[in-house]
Amino acid sequence: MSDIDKIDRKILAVLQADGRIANVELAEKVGLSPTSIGERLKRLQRDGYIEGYGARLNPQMLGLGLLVFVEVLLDKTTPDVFERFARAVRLAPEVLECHMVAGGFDYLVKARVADMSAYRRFLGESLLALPGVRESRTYAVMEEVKRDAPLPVG
Amino acid sequence: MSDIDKIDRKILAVLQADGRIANVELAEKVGLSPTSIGERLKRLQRDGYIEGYGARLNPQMLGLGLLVFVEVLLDKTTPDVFERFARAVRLAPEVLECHMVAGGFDYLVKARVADMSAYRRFLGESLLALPGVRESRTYAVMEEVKRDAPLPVG
DNA sequence: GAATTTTACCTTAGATAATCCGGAAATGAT
DNA sequence: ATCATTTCCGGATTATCTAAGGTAAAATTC
Repeated sequence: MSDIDKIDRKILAVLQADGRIANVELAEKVGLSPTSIGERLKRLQRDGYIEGYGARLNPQMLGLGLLVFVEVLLDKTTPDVFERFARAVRLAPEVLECHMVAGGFDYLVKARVADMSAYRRFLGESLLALPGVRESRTYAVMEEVKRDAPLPVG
Repeated sequence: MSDIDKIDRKILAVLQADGRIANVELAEKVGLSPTSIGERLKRLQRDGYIEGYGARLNPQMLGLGLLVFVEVLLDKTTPDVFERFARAVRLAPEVLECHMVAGGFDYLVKARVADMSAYRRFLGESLLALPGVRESRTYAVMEEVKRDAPLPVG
């Protein structure tokens, strides 16, 4: 599975916490020269361990104060519904995540909007407007207990 | 609410897509000098729009091939259950997100584990072992249609 | 088991980028 | 219109990245 050693894991852990850290500083933290770090970084990126880097923004500050999860059931008699639903969801900017799940429903959608009225609009005009959507259950988040934790690499 | 202008939004959009971009390159993209970009960045960070930077890792490559969502119901007769549950969840490395929701259940947990047997262990030893957990429903993800989309800043 | 290749690492030096400072231009308020 | 504030830029300094060359250890081959 993984041919990465302890140093690689340390690098990944540090980079998850601070993706913009300078190479020299990262080198100090893991006890290697900046050059070696650079080579390891390039390898980790080439082999697909690191997919990219991103800024973590504060949703509240950007007027996206409401986080919602929506369970969606599709009408499986219509053909193409899954593909069409997936395509539409990828285009909707409010949708941060969408997963096809095994269990009582078909898709679990995670979306961020400004407030409840914005959500009503999104639900009616984006989600339920799609053909083949048979049922939906909305769960509004009251408190985010844990948000976007780093992957355990240790 | 937001006193950030179009240039700030552009900066945030670019940084979400590539958090490790060089300042000079970012400056070219938004049509400003690197010095000004630096000042804006510092302000965006100080005011809390940018909470940090992180590397995006590939869960599969790290042996975390299974993504699950768990709906958890708590026994509200026991005191402190919410606080204790929240504390435990924050400490569990498998749990990437946990939200208290309004609706048919109390908490929605998002977790990544190696496989089903690892999940069984996590569910039994970490989640259900907590006092006050009355019921849980697990939904295993079969396909990740949309993953970690950037926040709409436009 | 010895020779060879490969790999990982370090140091150095030259290129590149970030930061600090002073001043100019734009913006806004009185 | 004037003053104050903010935003921006250019140049100098400092820090960082990157590429080249060299060494040692490990893996591979014979």
